[in-house]
Amino acid sequence: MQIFDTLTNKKHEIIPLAADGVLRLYVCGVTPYSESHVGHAMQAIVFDVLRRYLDWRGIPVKHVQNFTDIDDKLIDRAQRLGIEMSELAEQNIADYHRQLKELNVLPAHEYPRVTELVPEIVRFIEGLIEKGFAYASGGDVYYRVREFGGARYGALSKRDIDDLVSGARVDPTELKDDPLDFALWKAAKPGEPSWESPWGQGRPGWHIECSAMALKTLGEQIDIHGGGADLIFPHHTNEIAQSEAYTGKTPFAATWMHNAHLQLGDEKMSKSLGNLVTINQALATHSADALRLFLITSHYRRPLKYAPESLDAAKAGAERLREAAFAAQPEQMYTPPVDGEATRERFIAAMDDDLNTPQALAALFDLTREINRGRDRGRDIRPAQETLRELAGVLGLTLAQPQRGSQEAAPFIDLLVQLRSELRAAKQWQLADHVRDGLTSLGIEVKDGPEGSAWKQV
RNA sequence: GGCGCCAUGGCCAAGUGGUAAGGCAAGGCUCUGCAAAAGCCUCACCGCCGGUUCGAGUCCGGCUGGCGCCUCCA
Repeated sequence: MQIFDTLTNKKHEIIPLAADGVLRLYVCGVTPYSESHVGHAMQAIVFDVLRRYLDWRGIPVKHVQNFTDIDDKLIDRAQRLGIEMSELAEQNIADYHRQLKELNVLPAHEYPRVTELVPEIVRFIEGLIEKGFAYASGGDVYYRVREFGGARYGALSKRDIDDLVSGARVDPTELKDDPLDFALWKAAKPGEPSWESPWGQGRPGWHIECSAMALKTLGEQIDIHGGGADLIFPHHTNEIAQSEAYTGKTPFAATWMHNAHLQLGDEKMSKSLGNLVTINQALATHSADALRLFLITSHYRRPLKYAPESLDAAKAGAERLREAAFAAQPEQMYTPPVDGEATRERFIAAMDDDLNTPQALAALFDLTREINRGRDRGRDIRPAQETLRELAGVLGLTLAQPQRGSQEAAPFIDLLVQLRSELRAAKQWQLADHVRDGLTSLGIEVKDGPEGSAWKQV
């Protein structure tokens, strides 16, 4: 399988570096200061699909995703709410887990948090100071970017280090030797949560956590480091500088994989801009399958616009897949059976090429048509259905019937449908249609077939 | 201002040298008591202008429009 690498701007073959053959995947997660939005879901789903696919192809994956639970916004918001920072983080992390589960996203193997790794972070910073890549200054500690090398520093984001200087924020209160330098450790301000360190009370800077977490959970070098495209600079740029300076090993990550952003209207969906749709809001009107399908009908490196019409289209598409995957086998079977082997090959070829989910889906929809056609012609469609369900599962689609109504209603609906069948048998068309219209208005769709009437919720 | 990305049918969206995947929507037909579902059929001169090539959405140059990053951000 090949994945596009941001650092080299090329597609790389993905081969686990470690001798045990386990692929190390580190993904930058969320800062849990508020509810997560569909953009976060998109990111989680992209890496979920990657992981499911690699597993399916026989490459075991160890997946680590962090929570940044020490952060300015977290501190501010907790203070405004009058609760502890840890409590606020805890709530949002619990929500995040719950929502991703609803979206059928497999949990990462580990979810390290900054608050749990402060000693490791301190040790990491000490190591950088010893090697001359960092310096303490007035209770803060900064990373010396020029020590690492300008060309190397700008490689990931394709930036000239001197252009960065002019754009760098100049804060007169900061104690940097060079405007490019960034904070590894920040001295505590009054009223803020803080931890002990050789430089006094304080807290870790933003970037250092991921270097320390990756080192602790996955080792000195990892296979794929992922996250949203907005993290390329400065977050991932700084991670490379820290990790490679500390371990002396290059590369820190064999492949840098970044997903493009979800847009709402004409702008990036983001917490700071305030233009967002939360995962809960999306799940209130659409199933996990519909949402996932919508998000993977576009390639992960292309920006995608969130629009209700697009979600509705995905909903209809998911329904189409589901109908075909579970359509009843016709009674009479003629040879040859419909199988999905050609589809499987197309699916693999598409996914191997930088996770081309749109093409993989196209293959599944073509198989859907073959299944429907086969069913109409009395062929054995079961092998193809099995393949369809298997491949959909690799994309994390459950093809499950949405369960929105109460299960208790089912016997009553059965009764009404049965009654209607009797009316039809008696050619009482008006009454039969009246029952059907009534059910339709309640969200129950009735379908008449040769073997009687079936119903489903829509 | 610097760096980068994108512009494909009514909507969404693949395709990066040999004459356009897929989904949704729409229209016609088949099936059906009528529907629904399903099937079959129909629906693209690939933003504009030059260039390279036997041949270009696909490569090169220019133009126009849009987006992202450069500051917290998935």
